[in-house]
Amino acid sequence: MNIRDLNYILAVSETGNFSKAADICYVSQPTLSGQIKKLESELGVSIFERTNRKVEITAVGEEILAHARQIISEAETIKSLARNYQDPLAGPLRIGAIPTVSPYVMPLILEPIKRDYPQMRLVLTEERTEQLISRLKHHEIDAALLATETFDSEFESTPLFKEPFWVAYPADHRFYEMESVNTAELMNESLLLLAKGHCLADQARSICHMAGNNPENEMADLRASSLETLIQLVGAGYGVTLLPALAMGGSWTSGSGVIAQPLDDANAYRQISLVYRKSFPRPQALTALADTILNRIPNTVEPLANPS
Amino acid sequence: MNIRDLNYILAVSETGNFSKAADICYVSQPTLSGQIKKLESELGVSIFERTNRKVEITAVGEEILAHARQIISEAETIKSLARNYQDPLAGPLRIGAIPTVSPYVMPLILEPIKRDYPQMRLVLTEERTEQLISRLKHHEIDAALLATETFDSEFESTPLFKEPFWVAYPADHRFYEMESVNTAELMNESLLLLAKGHCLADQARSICHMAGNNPENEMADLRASSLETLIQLVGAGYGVTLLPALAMGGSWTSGSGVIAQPLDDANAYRQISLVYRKSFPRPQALTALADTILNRIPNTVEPLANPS
DNA sequence: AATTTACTATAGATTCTATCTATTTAAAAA
DNA sequence: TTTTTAAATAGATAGAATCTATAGTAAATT
Repeated sequence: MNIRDLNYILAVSETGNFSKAADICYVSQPTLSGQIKKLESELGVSIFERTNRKVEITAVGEEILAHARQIISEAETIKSLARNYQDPLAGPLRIGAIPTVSPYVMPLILEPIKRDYPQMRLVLTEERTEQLISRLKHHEIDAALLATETFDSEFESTPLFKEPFWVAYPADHRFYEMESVNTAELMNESLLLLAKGHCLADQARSICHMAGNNPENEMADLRASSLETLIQLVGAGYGVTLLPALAMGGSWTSGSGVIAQPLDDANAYRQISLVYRKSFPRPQALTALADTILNRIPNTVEPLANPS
Repeated sequence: MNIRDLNYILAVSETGNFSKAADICYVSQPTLSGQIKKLESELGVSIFERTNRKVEITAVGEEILAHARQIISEAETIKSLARNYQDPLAGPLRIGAIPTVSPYVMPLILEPIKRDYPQMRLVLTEERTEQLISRLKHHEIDAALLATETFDSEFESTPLFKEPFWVAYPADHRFYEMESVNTAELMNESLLLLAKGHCLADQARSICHMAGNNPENEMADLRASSLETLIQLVGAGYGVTLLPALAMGGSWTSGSGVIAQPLDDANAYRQISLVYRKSFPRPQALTALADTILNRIPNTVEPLANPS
């Protein structure tokens, strides 16, 4: 059986005439006759009673046709459904981002994406690196904004930008008097970190250790679950912390009693990449996303590619 | 698009593996890969995300598959539906018969048909010749038992038997004394006829006229609408009538005060045929019907063919 | 690090099959 | 009878689906 053949019998039933049906189907009359005959012998029943003067559908033919109509309509549905998805930018694009990136990057791009790619529908999730990678593997998201290298060969990643770390301290801190703060200065400071599982915590710690430092108080009990909390803790005098550059745009930056300045160390940065399955079938959508991010990030970070 | 291709993607989605899917579909793996690729490019979307290690269905793929399942199931329905009809004897066979044949032939064959062809389903109607022919033309019935020749080239007919006419008269009628009654004797008798439209009425009249007779009282006001009524009228002394041989089996034959005997005239018969459209696609079913009739008719009628 | 395993994709040959044009057949209309 | 109308048939051709053989690729195993 064959959807085309079903269309043939539908045309015949509508015209009551093989020749006209053939015209409608854009085939010759012998072709249509032959195919219907073939279908009939395949099914073992006659669908039409033919006379030279007219064609009448049989009882089985009528029943077959009822189902044929269903099939034809379902097939049309599939086609139109595919047409809607045909634009590789169209359809849902499920993006995950880590919590120290998401609140600073997403606000930058949501508007421009909506304007430039109205057919694209972003579905956002915010989770830590580990979960995001697992979700990527299980096809629960299509791409992730991560600050870590991924060595999984199933994935590919597009580096987006280098994001320098800034040091944040209370207004009454000794750093306030200093023109620049380098990693060595972090020695003996109480370094406040995010909760376990946040890659930012590991990165901040490793930056401190870079210069051979071993900050006095990694205050395990005070580990925050968000940057916002972290800043509150800094303002309350519990210690200093390292913040990613993009977090500088937050509302806390003025009048919170917390001061921030770039760390004076060329290596004190993290790299943000867009990670996705090699096999993801709509790379164009990801390119559009990456381009938008690259076009919108402020000059406090260093882009790693030119938007195409 | 193609139902076969839809089966391919269904198999892949179920096995998560092109090679296994190919086995299930009894084709080689490259064939299946190629056809799915073709389908994808035809639809303009990818249905699967392929990796060397596993195959995952895409979002569109999932939607397409939902409709594909419908299509596949409808196609199966068509096939099984056709299988049920495949036996040319199976399925409804719609038979019409004229009122002067139906009540005498149908009781003879219903049981044997049910026994010998259990898959056959007879649908009976009883109407006059004209209506039956119209119904035949309009595909409302498939065949008709008629007592008239049909010259419509759309139809074909199988002669079944010659049915002699008997003459019926009251027990106190002069015919009762006679050894035989011929058509000439009908002269000057009151001949009772069926209502207009019944071919039997015309036939009875034409038999009387054959011998140059012109019966005195064709009692227009008393024309009966059934043979049963006609017999009542004869019994009540309103006249005589001609009855077809098969009607002799009726319950009236004993103790109703009506006597019947064969008309002594070799030409006083009517011919009963099975009439059907030349294009009717299940002639076997009609042959089965005709055979059963020929096997069951009593020897008061003369069969016109040997049952095959 | 090298080999094996388990997949899918690609290439080229072959077999089917749908299609075409031209013609035949058959019945109805003129 | 001839003409018209419509389906069936025949034979050729182009296009698709299929096959086998092989390449390519990543993961698992040695």
